[in-house]
Amino acid sequence: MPEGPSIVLLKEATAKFEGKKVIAVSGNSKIDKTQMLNNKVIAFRSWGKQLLISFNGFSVRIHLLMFGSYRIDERKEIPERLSLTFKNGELNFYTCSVKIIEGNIDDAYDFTADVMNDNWNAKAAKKKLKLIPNTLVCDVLLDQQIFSGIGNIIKNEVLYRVKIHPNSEIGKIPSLKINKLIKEARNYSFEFLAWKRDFVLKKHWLAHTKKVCLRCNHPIIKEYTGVYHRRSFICTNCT
DNA sequence: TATAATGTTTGAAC
DNA sequence: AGTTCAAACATTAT
Repeated sequence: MPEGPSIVLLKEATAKFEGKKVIAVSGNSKIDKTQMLNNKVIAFRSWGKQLLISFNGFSVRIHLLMFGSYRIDERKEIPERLSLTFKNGELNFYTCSVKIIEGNIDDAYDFTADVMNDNWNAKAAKKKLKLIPNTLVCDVLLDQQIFSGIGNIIKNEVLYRVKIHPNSEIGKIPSLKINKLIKEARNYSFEFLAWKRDFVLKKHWLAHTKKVCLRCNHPIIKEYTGVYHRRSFICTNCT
């Protein structure tokens, strides 16, 4: 369940552990877990689809990939990949990627590339697009260095809303439409967040998994597009 | 029950 | 040597 907005919700859920000391660590992750023990979490942050747990001098990066999950103050049947116990509860992660990032997190990550971040920089995104005119828009939206946090659902919903075909080359899209695309990438991500928070995300999908266009009633076709071969949902009439 | 899906990394192949 | 590609990982709903 992990596109950027879902990780924002995860970050919010961990807030009660901020500033708290880890009093036990376990899990089948191969990283060195001892360095977390008896250390305080300085902050939980999100960057795109990643949760960053910052300690003094290093951070733990959690990536849920396609199937990862988490539980707070409860456990699943399957073994924990990483489990952190605090005085006021526990934080458990399953089937995820766990890595240690040494040093200051601000040196390792550009938070202006995260569509969910307060410091999101639309102009910087546009600059990056100028450098890759031959790339398809469907691939560009999934590029985490440009639109960190956007996944396949957001990609499809954004393209449908701004009426751009996923196979359009970036360099062939008019500048004003590119602006609209970049704006909607962030705007829709926040709508996604609000709907996800209220457990009503799916019913607001206009294109993703849909078979008929709500705008013009023509069929929506499914096509695997771009270098990632991810499914796209395209209205055959009004794009 | 077999399949496909909100994702990324790795290393082989070209 | 740089790019491209498929495989690997792993869970769950349909």
